[in-house]
Amino acid sequence: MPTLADVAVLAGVSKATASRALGRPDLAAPETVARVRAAAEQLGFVPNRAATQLARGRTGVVAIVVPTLDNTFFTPIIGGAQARAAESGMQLTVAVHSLEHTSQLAAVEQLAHQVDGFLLTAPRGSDEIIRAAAAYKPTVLIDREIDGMPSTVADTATAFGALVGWFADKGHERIVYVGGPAGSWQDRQRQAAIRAAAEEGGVTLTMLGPYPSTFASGVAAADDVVAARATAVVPYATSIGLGLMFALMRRGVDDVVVSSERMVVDSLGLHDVPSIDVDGEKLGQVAMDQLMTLLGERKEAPEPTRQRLDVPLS
Amino acid sequence: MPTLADVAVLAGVSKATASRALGRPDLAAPETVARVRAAAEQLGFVPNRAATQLARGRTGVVAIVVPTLDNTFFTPIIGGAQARAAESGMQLTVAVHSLEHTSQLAAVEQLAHQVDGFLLTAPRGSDEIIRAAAAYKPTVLIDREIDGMPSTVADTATAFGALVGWFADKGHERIVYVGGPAGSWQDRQRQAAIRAAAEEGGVTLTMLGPYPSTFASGVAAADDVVAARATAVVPYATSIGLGLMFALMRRGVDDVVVSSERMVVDSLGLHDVPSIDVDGEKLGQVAMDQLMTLLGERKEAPEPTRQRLDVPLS
DNA sequence: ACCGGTTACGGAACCGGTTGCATGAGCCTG
DNA sequence: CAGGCTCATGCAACCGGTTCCGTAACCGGT
Repeated sequence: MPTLADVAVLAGVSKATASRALGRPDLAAPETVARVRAAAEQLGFVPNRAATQLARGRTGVVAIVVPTLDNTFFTPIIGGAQARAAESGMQLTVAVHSLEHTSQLAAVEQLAHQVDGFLLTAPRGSDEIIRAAAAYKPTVLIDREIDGMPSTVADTATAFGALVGWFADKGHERIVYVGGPAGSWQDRQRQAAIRAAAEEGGVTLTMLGPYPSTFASGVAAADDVVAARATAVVPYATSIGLGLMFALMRRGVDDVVVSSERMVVDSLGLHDVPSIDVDGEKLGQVAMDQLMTLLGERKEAPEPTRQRLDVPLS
Repeated sequence: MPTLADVAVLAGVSKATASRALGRPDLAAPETVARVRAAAEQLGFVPNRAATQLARGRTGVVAIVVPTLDNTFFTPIIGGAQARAAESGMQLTVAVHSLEHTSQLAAVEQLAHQVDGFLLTAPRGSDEIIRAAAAYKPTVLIDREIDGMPSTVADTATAFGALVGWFADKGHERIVYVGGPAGSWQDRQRQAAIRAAAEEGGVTLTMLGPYPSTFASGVAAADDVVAARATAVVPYATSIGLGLMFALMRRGVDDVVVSSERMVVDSLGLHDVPSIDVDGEKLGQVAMDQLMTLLGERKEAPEPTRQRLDVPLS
């Protein structure tokens, strides 16, 4: 494993110069930079991460905290964040915490000393816990907003409202919303948007739930959907909708429209079924970009920015 | 941020002694150990990871390389591995690579200098590429076996064979296997096991595919399943099976049994539908254990061990 | 020709732990 | 009671970069 010292010797300069030539080329003579680079190339030099971290006082690692990996909502987010992190030469570590509050804080505390910042997805949990966790290092919230904290959210509430409006326009009179997990921030936003849209559209709204975001939840909700004599359903998550469609079909009900995702709608060849598509990857990317800005500038009081991503309805 | 030096001063000992008291208590006097620990506790001392890494020449990080995060097969594996890594005070970084060979090797190369070892899930790719990647650092293969390399696999092939046997016993005469992605190692194993079981059970077997592991694949395969006049189907993945069940139900076919997972079977309240359940979490745990052994012992020629996890049929 | 100002570079301290080696105290054995 | 041994501990080097500071060369201007 060649070290910087080796490179320096080969290039005929000191460690200091070699370091500058590689890391801050503007501080060295162009000719020297070229020579050092050539030497590094020739030796296959790769800077030792630990040494760099130690010297600079930064770890070059950011963590993304997610409640679970089993939910396909989070995985694209991780993917997007990972891609952006890699572009900046940063590593991303994934920390999974159960949904218990204490565990979430514990996860953050344990990692706090080993990372430069956090991407925090905290669908539930109280604001206080999240603030406490974020006090350790620069943190960007994902898919949730809290006063004074930078965040990146998919504006699904608006999309859900539009969805209800769409159904109303199509003449549906009884609509059901199958709600998400208890305490979910997004669920609260969506409920509010849906209620408003239902009122405006003059449709009868039935709220079900709370339900966890699983296929089984959809199956379980089928009875209530039928009982409500609804003709259109807006499920909190794709998995719920899938289970619901499945259960309805199984009992021969075929006149209820369940909104879903583009991909599902297409692969099933459904007609007149609206879909909502959250671009999870982009969510992760944007959040990571925010964090990078935070880390790069290191303002004492970084302006908390709120990013809202449009969620297309189709 | 308190450092080891601070702890040492407070405990009235030297840095060296403090380090030993904390890291290798057997080398210090019990009374000293107690005093140092108390001091560390009081100061809230957390060792600087970078410094430790630099001094020891190890990074304390292992990477798990997966092709994608969108597939729910991989995520529990990551969870299991992460849990085990954390227990040993190691960090886990997740690297996503597309399925192209070059990209896989590139991902490993880039990370090689920053981690102590690899957990490699390489469902496709050639043996050579994988060997080349594994040459960089100790590596444990997941869900695939290659001569001379340590690996942890779920023995689904055996389970799939048993499944076909089960169907044969139940009197099914025409069975369809909906195959997985092209080039998949597991798919090859399963095909072989299924063929053998079909022959032994005297049933007619139709092999479909290759198909990617998606809901849409299942929907797409429905026509061929019907055409084969099969009464039982064994899909490569749960998602494929779900899509297939959906499509079949939609066209009113209700006399075809599609094997699935326990959870799906239960939530749908199906009867006489067999299921296969891979414990992904355990897969990740066992693989990580193997890697830890490899890293801990550092034998020059570590015995390549092959772990096969039983996959229950129910 | 002299001077203030820039530019390029080397020396050395430093980040925060770990560990080989030396020292000295205390104990056992003969 | 001396010699040898073990045990606990401190000193200092070291891991591999980064960066402050000092110096020497070189610039143009007066």
